[in-house]
Amino acid sequence: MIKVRIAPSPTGYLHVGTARTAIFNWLLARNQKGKFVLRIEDTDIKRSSQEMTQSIIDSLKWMGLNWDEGPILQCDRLENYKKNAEELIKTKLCDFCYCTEEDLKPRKQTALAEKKSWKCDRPCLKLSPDERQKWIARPSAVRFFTESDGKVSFMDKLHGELTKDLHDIEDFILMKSDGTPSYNFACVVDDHEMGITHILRGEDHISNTFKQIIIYKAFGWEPPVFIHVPMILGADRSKLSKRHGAVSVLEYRDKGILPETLVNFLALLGWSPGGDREVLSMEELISEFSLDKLGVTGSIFDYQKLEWMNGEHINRLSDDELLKKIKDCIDVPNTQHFSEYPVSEIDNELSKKREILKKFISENEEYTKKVIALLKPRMKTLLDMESYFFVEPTEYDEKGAGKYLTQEGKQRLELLKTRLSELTEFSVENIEAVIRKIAEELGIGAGLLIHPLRLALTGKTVGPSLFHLVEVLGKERVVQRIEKTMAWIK
RNA sequence: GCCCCUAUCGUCUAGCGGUUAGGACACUACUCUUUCAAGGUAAAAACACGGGUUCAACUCCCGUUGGGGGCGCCA
Repeated sequence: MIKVRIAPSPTGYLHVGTARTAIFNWLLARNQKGKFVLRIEDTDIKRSSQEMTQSIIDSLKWMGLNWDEGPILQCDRLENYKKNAEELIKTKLCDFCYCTEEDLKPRKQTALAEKKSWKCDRPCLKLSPDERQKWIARPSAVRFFTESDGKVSFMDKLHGELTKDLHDIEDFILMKSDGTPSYNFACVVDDHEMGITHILRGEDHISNTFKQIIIYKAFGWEPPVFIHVPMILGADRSKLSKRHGAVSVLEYRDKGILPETLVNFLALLGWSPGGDREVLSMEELISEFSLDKLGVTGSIFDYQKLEWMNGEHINRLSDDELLKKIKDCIDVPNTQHFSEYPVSEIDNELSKKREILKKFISENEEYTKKVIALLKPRMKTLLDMESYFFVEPTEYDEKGAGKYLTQEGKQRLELLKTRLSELTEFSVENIEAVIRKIAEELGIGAGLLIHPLRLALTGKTVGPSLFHLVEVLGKERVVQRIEKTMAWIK
């Protein structure tokens, strides 16, 4: 049985790159009926936080990536790494290193100045027993000594056999002097002890993998299968980062992206089921997923396509499901938790809209459902709900008002108001019939009634079908808004 | 600087020796229409370059160039 894992570090919010790696691992596990493990790599004590661990867990849950084991915290396993390191020291392949950062720095710089690749000159190895005694009180790290001859290699499922000269690999740290393991060491110990069979991760880890293979060998352990997937890139083709825009999963949630959209979209970055299919449900992704359909080149994160795909997923939802998703989205704690990001105007606007919707939807669920049915085909995000459905328009589109909200327009609005309020059954058919009838009586095009009416009701010149709009808003709101507009015209 | 990975429309990709190189996003027309979307139809748009291998290369091999990543007691 295969067993995979996602091993995020709680030093920040879940990055879409990490999320995509999680998705691949999860899909592989679910497709193969294997196990998916969540391991939190919190060994960088200074930069890790419990808050971030929680937000990563929230993100994974939101995306629907459930795990079978974990969350396992590496900091709970410190003794274990220590024990393994001690075992390895006996083999003489690694040993205590008493060098401090200040000791190392000048030596490293000299090597670099001579255009040599840096390699520790291992002074601690040459310590006499007396000298060693002197240093022993000093916090020590455990350093692995890489051979200078030979090669390391491993099979990567995507790239084939990858090889590197041992000469090009520097001596690296296994245990840091604060007692925590280094990434490479903890990773190997955990993956081995947890019985991980496939390591699928970003290709920025390829150079780490060589070191990890060395550790596997030192222990005499069998390495798992490696799959290094390409990176997600920003528009300028560099590694996707904050300066490219939103990189946190939670930001997409807060913007009104559906979890199934994000999973679908991310899965398609570097993977394809083959053929023309693009919009896939979680179930379809699981059944279609396979390692040999993974690509090898980096891909740019295209927000426009994500929005399009979100619209597709929204339209596949029933009105009831959509209402629930919108409620979920509104209930989410506000974007303020992104204290590390400057709150942009857009974020502020979204917050405001969220507040309006929150208050309104809970009080008018049936009405909201009608709004949703009308808006669904044009929604790109869950927050794409024009606020005029919920609050009266406070201003009118300048150009449109100049054209339609004239004295003549006022007379027409008056007529519309009277005739619409006379309707006993306020249905699309009746509304359309009345408006067309008035147009006929006045001998004008229906547009000359429709445009001012839309302006009066929404303040805008664009929007969904006017007759449907009138029906959804209901007689009371329609009459009231027409009156308000007539007063505005003076 | 050293090492590693990589190369199909602007973007995501299909292709797995013989194709009019297909789809999607975006863009542009047209259509539908009360407007804006959506939908429909159409247009435009790519195999980085140079050598091989082969009857035949986008497909295989080698270089060049371009792009990305890594070189921490970060993960």
